[in-house]
Amino acid sequence: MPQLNGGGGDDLGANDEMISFKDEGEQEEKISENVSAERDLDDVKSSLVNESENNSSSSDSEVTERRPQTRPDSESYEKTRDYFSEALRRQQDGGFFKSPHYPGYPFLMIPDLTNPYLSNGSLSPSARTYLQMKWPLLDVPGSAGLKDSRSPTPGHLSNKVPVVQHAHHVHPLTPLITYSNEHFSPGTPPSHLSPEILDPKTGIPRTPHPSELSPYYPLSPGAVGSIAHPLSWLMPQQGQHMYSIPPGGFRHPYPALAMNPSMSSLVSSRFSPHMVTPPPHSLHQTGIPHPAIVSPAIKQEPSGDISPSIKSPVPAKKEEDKKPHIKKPLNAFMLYMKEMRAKVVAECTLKESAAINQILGRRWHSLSREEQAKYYELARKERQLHSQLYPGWSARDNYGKRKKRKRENKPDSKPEGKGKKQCVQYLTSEKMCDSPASSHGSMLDSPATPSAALASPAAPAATHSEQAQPLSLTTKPEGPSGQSNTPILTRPIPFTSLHPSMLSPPSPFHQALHSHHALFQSQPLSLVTKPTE
DNA sequence: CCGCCTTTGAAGCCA
DNA sequence: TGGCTTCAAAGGCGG
Repeated sequence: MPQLNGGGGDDLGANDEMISFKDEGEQEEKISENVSAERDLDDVKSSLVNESENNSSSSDSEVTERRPQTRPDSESYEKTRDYFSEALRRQQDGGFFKSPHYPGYPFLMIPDLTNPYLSNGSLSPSARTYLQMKWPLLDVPGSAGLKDSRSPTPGHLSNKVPVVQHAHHVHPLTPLITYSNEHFSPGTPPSHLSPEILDPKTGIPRTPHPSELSPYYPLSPGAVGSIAHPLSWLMPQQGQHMYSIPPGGFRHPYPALAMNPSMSSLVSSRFSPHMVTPPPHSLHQTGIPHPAIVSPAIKQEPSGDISPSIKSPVPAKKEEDKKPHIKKPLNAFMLYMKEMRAKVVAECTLKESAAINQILGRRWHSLSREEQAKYYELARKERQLHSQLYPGWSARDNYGKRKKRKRENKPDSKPEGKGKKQCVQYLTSEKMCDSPASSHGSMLDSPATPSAALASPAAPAATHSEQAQPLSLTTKPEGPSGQSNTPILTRPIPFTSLHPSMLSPPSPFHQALHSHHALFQSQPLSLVTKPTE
């Protein structure tokens, strides 16, 4: 095991890690989490909405704050915020997220939970547990207080967010624990899995919508400890059941750590039924076929299944039979995307991933380093977990699995311009907006991942940005305004320095998330993405 | 129906 | 060691 420090606490090196974010000095970005959160949203919105305008003015104002001045629902907006704040506060007080976000990462390895990484398991995690993540607090048996907080939120959300809630919400953080191994002996799913309902869309059985059940999984510290808390795992959203950890199930090398809220959230989202090795027949206890088995996601990689027999509708290829397709661990940005996608979608009516991803990319850059650091950290942990679970696995294994070749010429070459063209289309204006984000500069420099600090090079992102952002983003360099003083590569700062605050539990991070959430909900943007040149 | 589009990051491969 | 390629998620769209 590469890096598990024995100390469960901060193991994973959180301490030693360094994050290379732009620069410490940049306050602009960090302003305050709240602000940033708002800013983010606003950014996006504004960008989406008034792209045209902002180009000129945006440069400076953005940094500080660009918010739409007039918002129709400003009131609601405010309320929402208050709501969240209040809720958060309570939660915090309640000790909800007391543990650091990455408390040691208890690597909870749940033996049989479906592994997100397995192709079969491909249910989109996101779909499953988003809510949970969002309101992890709620529902906690242990803390009554929490519930209070929760109620407002969800309801709140519900008002405005029409769409979303279901599928896409997955808390990004969740991913970690999900790795499961086929190797692990399958545990039996907890008996208490909640009754399932058929998903309207998919028809796949799913547990009642969070709202119906208690979407929130138990996070209370104490409760958390009980890994088994059924609910936590159960949140399947789209037909995915979350199995609770089988009693005997834990077998991984690491001692099972107590689950803390954050963990639980992590776990929940990624636990997909698949991971849990479904009973031989792949039926849920209820007897309903495991959704995961059918999951659409599979389309990408039809081949491997953990247990071919069970799930794959299509007989697994013989070749792959043995080897389930193990997916790559998600990187920080992917984790972020998973979480935020739903929000963005809710906000704007956009559904196209390409467009949404552009927005997300922008937002990613505008995240404060703390926020990004969290994702980097999570990603790092995921990788670790992944490596532990699949020691022999290599990214190379997946090479060639996808048929698609993708455009060879990425950025520049843009052969006939097709590639770029699209970019433009999706976010024409946004691009403009984008720059702001970059101007925030936050991560342009691309923070090396925290871990990166450890190992990585400084700026992977840099490369990307260059290549990948045809659009406009010339951003990296920063700002026209020059505000971004931040040199492109800033020296990495010790992760530790970030640590305290970043990781702190209730923290900003969560707040930010919540607030974002609230915002989005309150203001749906309808963005017109395709400008149509 | 499959692959592309889009994003960032990680990892692999090749020179 | 650096640059390029592939894959990870995701959902609409086009061929």
